[in-house]
Amino acid sequence: MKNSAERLTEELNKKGLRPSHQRIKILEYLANHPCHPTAEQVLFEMKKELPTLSKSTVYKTLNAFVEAEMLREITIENNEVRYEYNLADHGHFKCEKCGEVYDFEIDFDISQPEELSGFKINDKNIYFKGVCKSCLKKKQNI
Amino acid sequence: MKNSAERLTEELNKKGLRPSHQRIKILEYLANHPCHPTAEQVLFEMKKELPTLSKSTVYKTLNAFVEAEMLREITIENNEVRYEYNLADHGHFKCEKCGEVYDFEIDFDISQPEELSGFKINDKNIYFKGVCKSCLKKKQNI
DNA sequence: GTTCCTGCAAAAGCTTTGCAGAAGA
DNA sequence: TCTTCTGCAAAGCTTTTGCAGGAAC
Repeated sequence: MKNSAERLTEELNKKGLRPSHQRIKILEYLANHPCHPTAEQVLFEMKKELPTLSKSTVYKTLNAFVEAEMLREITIENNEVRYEYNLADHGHFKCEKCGEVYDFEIDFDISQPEELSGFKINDKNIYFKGVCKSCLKKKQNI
Repeated sequence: MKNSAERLTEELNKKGLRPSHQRIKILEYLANHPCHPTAEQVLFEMKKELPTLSKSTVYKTLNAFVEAEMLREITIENNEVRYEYNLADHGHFKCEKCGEVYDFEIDFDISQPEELSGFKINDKNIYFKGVCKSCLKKKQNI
């Protein structure tokens, strides 16, 4: 088992974060599911295992993980932040019909644009919007 | 004068939007300033010319312009939407120190990634974050 | 005269904060 | 024991909505 509770506890300790039950479970969920949930969706999923989990704990935990660079924050829409455990550079596609977010590989080794010479770049983001294959199929059947 | 009130009135008529005084002024401001203001900043700027302008009119107007594809919505942070008149494909850089948004040219003719084969792509976005030249200079002087 | 737009106030939705009690070191 | 975390409620922000009066056609 790659992302076991023991390994994640170690990861939390290294970052100076106390490995509470809630934190381990939330990190474990994100490490083992290649999805892009919102805070609300994390809360909904985790309530199954942690019925007393609160909204504020989810927000505080996710923010702490982003701060510690254990999770990546994805901003595509202004009314929701999504999170993922995959820290490697990749692009995101959000379907305008079903809302699903898909990963895709893309070359991030873009040479520094002329207009940004002398700028310090910390973070590069690429996202597309459109309609996913599965929603396009559904449309044809209607 | 490129983006005169007359030309913009015509543009609004073409899109089926009534060329009210407020709409013309807001569009004129965005067309003649290569900036990336939030709704709040548009309101602040326009109050100088239109003292009775309301927040809700600004939001409704900007949304109507985006809907009519006269403006582009820029989402970099989840707590603010920015707007620009420049519809051509380009990247954005947001400075984490001063908050300023800069444009840069970048090749958007990326071949469709394998993972997105069969997907319909409507919108491509690239944004970087970091520290701009001017803020880097300031830091050195402290 | 109709239809659409503006502006006020209220509401909505996501996220953050304050604080008392609980858990972890 | 001391520090940090959790969970509840309340507050904070940006954005949206409902509605009456006003502007545009």
